[in-house]
Amino acid sequence: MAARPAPAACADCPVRDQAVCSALDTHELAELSAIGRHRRYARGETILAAGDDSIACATLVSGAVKLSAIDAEGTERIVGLVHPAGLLGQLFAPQVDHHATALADSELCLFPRAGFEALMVRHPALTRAILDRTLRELSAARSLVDLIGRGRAELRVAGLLLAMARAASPSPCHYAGHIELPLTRGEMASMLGLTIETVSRVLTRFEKSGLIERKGARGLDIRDAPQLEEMVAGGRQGLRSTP
Amino acid sequence: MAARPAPAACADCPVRDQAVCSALDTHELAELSAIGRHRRYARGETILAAGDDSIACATLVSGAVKLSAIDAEGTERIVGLVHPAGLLGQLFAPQVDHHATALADSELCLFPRAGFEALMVRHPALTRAILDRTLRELSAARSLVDLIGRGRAELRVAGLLLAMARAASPSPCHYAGHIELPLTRGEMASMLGLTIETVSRVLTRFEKSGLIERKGARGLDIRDAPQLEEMVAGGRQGLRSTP
DNA sequence: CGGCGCGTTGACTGTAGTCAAATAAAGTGG
DNA sequence: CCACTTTATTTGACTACAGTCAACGCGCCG
Repeated sequence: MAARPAPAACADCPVRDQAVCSALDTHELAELSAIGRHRRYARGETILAAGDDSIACATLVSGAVKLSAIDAEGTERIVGLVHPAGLLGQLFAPQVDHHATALADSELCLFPRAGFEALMVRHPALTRAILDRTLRELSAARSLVDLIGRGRAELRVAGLLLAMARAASPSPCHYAGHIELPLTRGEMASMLGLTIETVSRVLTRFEKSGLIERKGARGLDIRDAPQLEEMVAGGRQGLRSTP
Repeated sequence: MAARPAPAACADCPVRDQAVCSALDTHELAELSAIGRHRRYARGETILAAGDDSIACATLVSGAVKLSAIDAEGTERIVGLVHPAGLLGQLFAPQVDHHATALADSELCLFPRAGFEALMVRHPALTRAILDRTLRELSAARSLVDLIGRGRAELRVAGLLLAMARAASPSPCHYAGHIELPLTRGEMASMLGLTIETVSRVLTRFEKSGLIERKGARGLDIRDAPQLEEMVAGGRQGLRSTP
């Protein structure tokens, strides 16, 4: 349907069909591509620090990113994850209010503030695509609220494992049988509002019950997804219902 | 600057300068006003049920709304609040994934799906305003993740009280001295991942320390905001730091 | 080889959840 | 308007889950 070929940089982009770019025609894509620049980040590298304002937003091409807040004591709290095709950054806010850090070696497509807003004005489809993506991030953030607010530690860990397995699978309704967690135990703990020790203990308990099988420190096989699902769906066991 | 007066329905709208409508010129506003319809909801009334799809989105004019998920056992988990000028609904999703319920008697400005999307296409400023608002909701949702993930019950309750005091105040950087909580104890508990009893106990403890003063079941005065702030800023006391 | 970061395990403690009952507030109907 | 029911909130006593402190194992890199 497109008369013109896509820009070279985008032609073989792995998230071409899912990221915000997918909503653009080749002409628009060329303009976007002209101001966007690719960059690779190693695990642990900071992508955006809270207070930064040079980047309007960025698409994650590959890898994984955590969004975190640092409190007065210097403790990190993870408030969200970004998977490939996801969008980072605060478009209009004077400054980003969360840090973005690479969890694995990652590739980003950065859009500097300069020029980007003008592009959005010129191409409503871009704005609309960003809105679409942002609404999905919002929904994901609320799911995380739901997950963390639950009573027992098991529920939270199970929910996180399933979310990771879903993200690692090509189709969003199936789970990957094997996952390599991009998160350390400490990061999982920070995300779920638990301690490292509790996360570790829950995982050993899961392994003993045959729900999962650990493969090294970070890898694991999901052995009994239905059981894990039931746990999560079961709701706030350990936090009495109040109907 | 506007040559034409604003539509009658919008002329005396209390959130005219803060809601998505504020970004529109009078002509655009007239079109939006033409498809929007006002409706009042009594406390406890359902505004949007998960699965509903007739409403594209809605602006909260007055009152307060909770967004919640209901799990398999029928237990409610509150995943977010909407304050006046805030936006509800899932624009593009095939269906809303959370329930929206009035916490207090509320007035909404509803935009049916029919016609709304066409309006967005015709008026990019509308899309842009919605994006702006959605990004703020996203940021708020992540702050909630941050709050809930914290260790001690005191921190969470203090954070919620301050958030409510901020929302009740005209300027977002100051706290209202007095607030009428739109949430029952059970709703606060569901939001913070605690039990009713714990919330109640924390509040009595706060009152005994002179941090707050309860006025009836729902009303309270903030007596020592700095102390509460310090508590919240202090971070995850009770959940050891891992730097 | 030795230090270092990360993960696991154990023993102990404390906070928040559970069960239960009393009290206060808010509706309802006569 | 008041008596009565219903619902929300508070308080207490007890328990258990998860946090704390501490030690140990493993893999990695200098």
